[in-house]
Amino acid sequence: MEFKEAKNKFVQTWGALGSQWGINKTMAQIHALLMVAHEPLSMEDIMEELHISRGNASMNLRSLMDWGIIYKELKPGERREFFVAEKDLDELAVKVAQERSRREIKPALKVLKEVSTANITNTSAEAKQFKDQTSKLYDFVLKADNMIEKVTEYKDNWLARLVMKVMK
Amino acid sequence: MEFKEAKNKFVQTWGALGSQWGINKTMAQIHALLMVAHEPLSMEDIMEELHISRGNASMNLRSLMDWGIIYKELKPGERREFFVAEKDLDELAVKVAQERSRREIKPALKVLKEVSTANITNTSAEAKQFKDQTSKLYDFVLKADNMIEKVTEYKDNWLARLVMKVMK
DNA sequence: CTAAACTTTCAAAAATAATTGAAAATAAAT
DNA sequence: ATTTATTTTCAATTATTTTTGAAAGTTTAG
Repeated sequence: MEFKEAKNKFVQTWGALGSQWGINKTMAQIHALLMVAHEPLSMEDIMEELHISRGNASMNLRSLMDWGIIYKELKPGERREFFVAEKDLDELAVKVAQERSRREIKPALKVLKEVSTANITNTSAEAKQFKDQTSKLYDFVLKADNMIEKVTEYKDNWLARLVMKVMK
Repeated sequence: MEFKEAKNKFVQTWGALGSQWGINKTMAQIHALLMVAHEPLSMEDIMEELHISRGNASMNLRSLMDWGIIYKELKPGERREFFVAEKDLDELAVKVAQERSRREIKPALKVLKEVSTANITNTSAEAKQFKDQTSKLYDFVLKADNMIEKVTEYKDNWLARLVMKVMK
């Protein structure tokens, strides 16, 4: 397999994976490209390599920066902006976990708390089961979210440490 | 908040969450509905409660069964089929983790192995960095996937156990 | 200050994914 | 064997998401 072919396969696969996890394909592809790049890429570079429009590149680069998993890099004497990806995988996983917690899990927890503690007058078995199950769900998700917080505090090498603990 | 309102809020929220994680909205909503139902629901019940078509209900019920997180239940003397959700949250999480591993992580690992070990003639710094980073990614994802396998073997109360380990 | 280089925005278009509904299939009852 | 109840399939439609591209916005240089 030639380099270009391998790189393309990697970028495509990463993009498809992203889609399945609710991340738009182009965003995941740009991320893939930057992860394996050995030097900062300009927007122009990215547009060219992925055959995408300027607007698309701009918007997805911003999203990736909002996730905190790519950075702008300014080259002295250069007018345009360059981008690099966080290449440390522990750090990447921590960032993704923290963002998903903040954007999705925390708001879901809020709703779960609301509905599970709502003062429901209805005394049917159905209403009882609802309260019971949503309470359990709240506890479960809260526990999982706390674990994410705890685990991602380590920053360095958290996965390896966790594997150790689990294996022993 | 009244029961119907609370239930609706829960179902809607679960559906939106599903979307963000790459699961179609209706599928997540059906799952939510069955999770808090105190008795098995027929397809008719589900169609009515969610205002969806028969075809949509049928297809998404099948998907949920393929994931192994809802079951068919036959009532004696009843012609039509009823459905119940796995209500044990540990079991639910294990099933979801195992399916995602099987469907998405394992195939991704295969590609990562391929591209990271490809016999690339190109000796540029770029090609070198590509091999290096994809190898690291392969190791990382493999480790994470192994952890999922290990953790989900417990079946019972795996999250609580993991939390214990992490906290201590 | 003005032009040139570059980036962002956003309405419209295109692509993708989800949903419908009716016909076909299946299974049970008479 | 035929009718009736129920589920599945899938082509067509509808809804949602993504992408484009040109105009507006910014920033640096001269």
